[in-house]
Amino acid sequence: MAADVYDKVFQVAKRRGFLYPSFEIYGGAAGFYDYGPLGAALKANIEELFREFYVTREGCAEISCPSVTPEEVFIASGHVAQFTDPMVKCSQCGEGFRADHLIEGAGFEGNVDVSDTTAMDTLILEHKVNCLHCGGRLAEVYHQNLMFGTEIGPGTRRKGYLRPETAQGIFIDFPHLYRYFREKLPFGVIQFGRGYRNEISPRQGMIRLREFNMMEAEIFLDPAEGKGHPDFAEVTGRVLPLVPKTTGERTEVRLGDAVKDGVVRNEALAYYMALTYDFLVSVGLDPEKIRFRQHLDTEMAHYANDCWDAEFLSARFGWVECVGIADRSAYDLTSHAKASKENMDALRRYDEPKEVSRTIVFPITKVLGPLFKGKAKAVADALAELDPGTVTPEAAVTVSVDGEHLEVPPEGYEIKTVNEKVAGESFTPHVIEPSYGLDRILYAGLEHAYEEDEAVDEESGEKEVYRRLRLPARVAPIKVGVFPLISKEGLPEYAQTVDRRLRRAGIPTFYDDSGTVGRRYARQDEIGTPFCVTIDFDTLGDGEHKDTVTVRDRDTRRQVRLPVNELAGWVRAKLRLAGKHETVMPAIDA
RNA sequence: GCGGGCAUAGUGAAGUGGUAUCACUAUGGCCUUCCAAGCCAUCAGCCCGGGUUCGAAUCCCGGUGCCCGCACCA
Repeated sequence: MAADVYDKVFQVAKRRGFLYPSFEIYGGAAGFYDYGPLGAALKANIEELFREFYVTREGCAEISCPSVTPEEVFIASGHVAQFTDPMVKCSQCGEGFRADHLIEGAGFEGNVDVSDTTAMDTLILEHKVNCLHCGGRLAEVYHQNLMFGTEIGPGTRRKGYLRPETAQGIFIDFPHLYRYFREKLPFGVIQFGRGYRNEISPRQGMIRLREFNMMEAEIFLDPAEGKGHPDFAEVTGRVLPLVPKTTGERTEVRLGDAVKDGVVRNEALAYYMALTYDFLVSVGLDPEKIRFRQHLDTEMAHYANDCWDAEFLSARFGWVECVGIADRSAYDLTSHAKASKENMDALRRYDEPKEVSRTIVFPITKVLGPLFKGKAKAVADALAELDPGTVTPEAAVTVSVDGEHLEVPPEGYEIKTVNEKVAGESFTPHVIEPSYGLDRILYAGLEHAYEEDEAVDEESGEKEVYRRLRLPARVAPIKVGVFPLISKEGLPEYAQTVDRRLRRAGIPTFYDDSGTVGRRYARQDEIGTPFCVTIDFDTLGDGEHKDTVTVRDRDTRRQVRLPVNELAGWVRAKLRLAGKHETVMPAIDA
C-alpha cells in the first residue's frame, strides 16, 4: 500500500487539524468531513479571496439563502424529475443498472420517460430485458433521487429538500436583485453555502462529498447584447489550456481566438474562465495542473447549453472538476416564471419610450358583468387575449372559459386602436454560472502545495521526511510563527509581546517556545505558515540589532532582519501581494 | 448495491490463545545562541456486537468503517 500524495496530504491534514472524518467516534460516515481549526481558517481565506475576485473586483452582490428548500422550487428547476436515476436491480445477483440505459440498449426507439417507473417496468417486460450480468429476472424500477428529502414544519406538512446547488436561491430572488441593481443588466450575484447530494457511493474522500461547500456566481445578462463582458478586451490575449468537446485534445489558444472561432461559445464564458484560472492560481493550484474541459453534449446538466469545467490534476484521482462555468441560458428564470406565475423578466429600455399604436379587443365590462355574473372577469380576460385580426367586428364572438364555450354579443366588446408609450421590451435574462466546489479547490490547494524531502540527520544518519505546504501566504491559515530563539533570559517575554502586536495588527500568528527552533520551523512549514519570526539576544541587546527580529521565509529558508516596529507592515505588504502565483512566495532578501 | 483486502495510542508499525510492545508525535521539566540534537518524566490503544475457551488483539459468526475493482457520479 504505497502511500500516494493523497494519503500523505490527508495524513498531515488530519494530524495537524485541517480535516477530520466526521462522526468518527461513532464509526464515521462516508462523504462527510469536518474542517478543523486550520482547515476552517484556510476555507475562510479561500472564501475571502473569492469575495475579492467576485464582489470587490467584479462588482457582484453577495446573498445568502436557506439550504432547506420547499419542493416546488426543485420541481420547477427540474431537479425532482431529473436529479434522479431510475435504477433497477437484478433479483438474483443484486447487480444494479440504470433502467433507462437498459431499455435503450434493448432496442427501444424513442424517449424513455424516466419519471414513470411502471412504464419502464412494462418496457423491460416487453423487450425481455434481463440482467446483463447473470441473466436473472429484474426487479421493479425505482427512483434513486440524489437529493436529501425532509419535511418543513411538524408532521409532513410540506415536503422539502436540502438544496443540491445554491443557485436556485439566487434565481428565485431575481426580481428583488434586479431592483437592487436598479433594473440594469448585466449584474452578478454570488452565494457561499452548503449543498447536499445523497451520493450512492462517495468513495473518493474529499472529492465526492454528500455535504459540500460551494461558491457560486450567477451573472445575469441580456442575450441580445451577445453575452459579452465589459472587460473582455483585457483577456483576449490570455492563453488557457482548453480541451474542446470537438477534439477532446488539449490545445492552447488565445481566448480572443477561441471565442472568434466558436470554440468557446461567448465572451462572458471566456472571461470567467480567465478569472477562474487566476483565482485557482491565487489559491495555490499549480498552473501546470489546471485545464478547462468542455462538457460533451451528453454529459451536460439538464439546465446548461454549454459548460466548461476547470479541472485540476490530482496525483490520485487524475483530472478532477473543481469549477463548472456553464451557460444556463434562460432555463432557470423561465422555469421559475412558469411555475410560480411571477414575472422574472427584465426590461430592455429604449432610449426614448416609443409611441406604439395597437389594435386591441377591449372588453366592455359593464355589459359583461350582468351577462356573465361570476364568470365576467374570466370572459373579459379571454376577450383581451384574442387576436383582433381574428374577430369579425359587429358580430358575436365565442370565448372559451374553463373549457366552457361562451358566446359574447357584439355590445360586450369593442375593437379599438390605442396609443401606448412603451418603455422597452421585456425579455428573460440569460445566466452565466461560474460554480466553484470549495472543498475540491481546498483539497487541490493542499495537494499542489504539498512537498516533502528526505532529510538525513547528520548525527544519527537516520532518514526523516520533511514536509512542507507551500501555500500562498494569502490563504495560509497562520501567517507568522513567533519564536524566542531559546527559552530564557527574557526572550520568551519579548517574543510574546511581538506575537501580541502582530495579532493586534490583524495577523494570525502562532507562538511557540518548545523544543529547538528547528523543530518549531518544521512544525510551521508543515502547516504552510509562510513566515517565522525569531527573537534572539541581539534583539534585546544594545547593538545595531536592538529591537530587530529575523524573519525567515518558508520556501527559501532565507532570513532578513527587520526592526520590530516595521514587522506588521512588512507582513501585511507581503500578504497584499499575494494575488498572483509569481508574487505570493517572494524570496526574502538575504 | 456486488466482489476482494484491511481495521492495535494522535501517526506508523510489532504482537499465531496466557501481564499489549516499539518508534515518532504530544505534554511537563532539564539542556539548548537559527532549521525536526540530547536527557528525565508523563498522557494515550486492540473498530463494534455475539460465540468458542479457564483465558481472545489473536480462532469463529455477524455488523460498521476504510481501501481496491465493478456499477453510479447534473
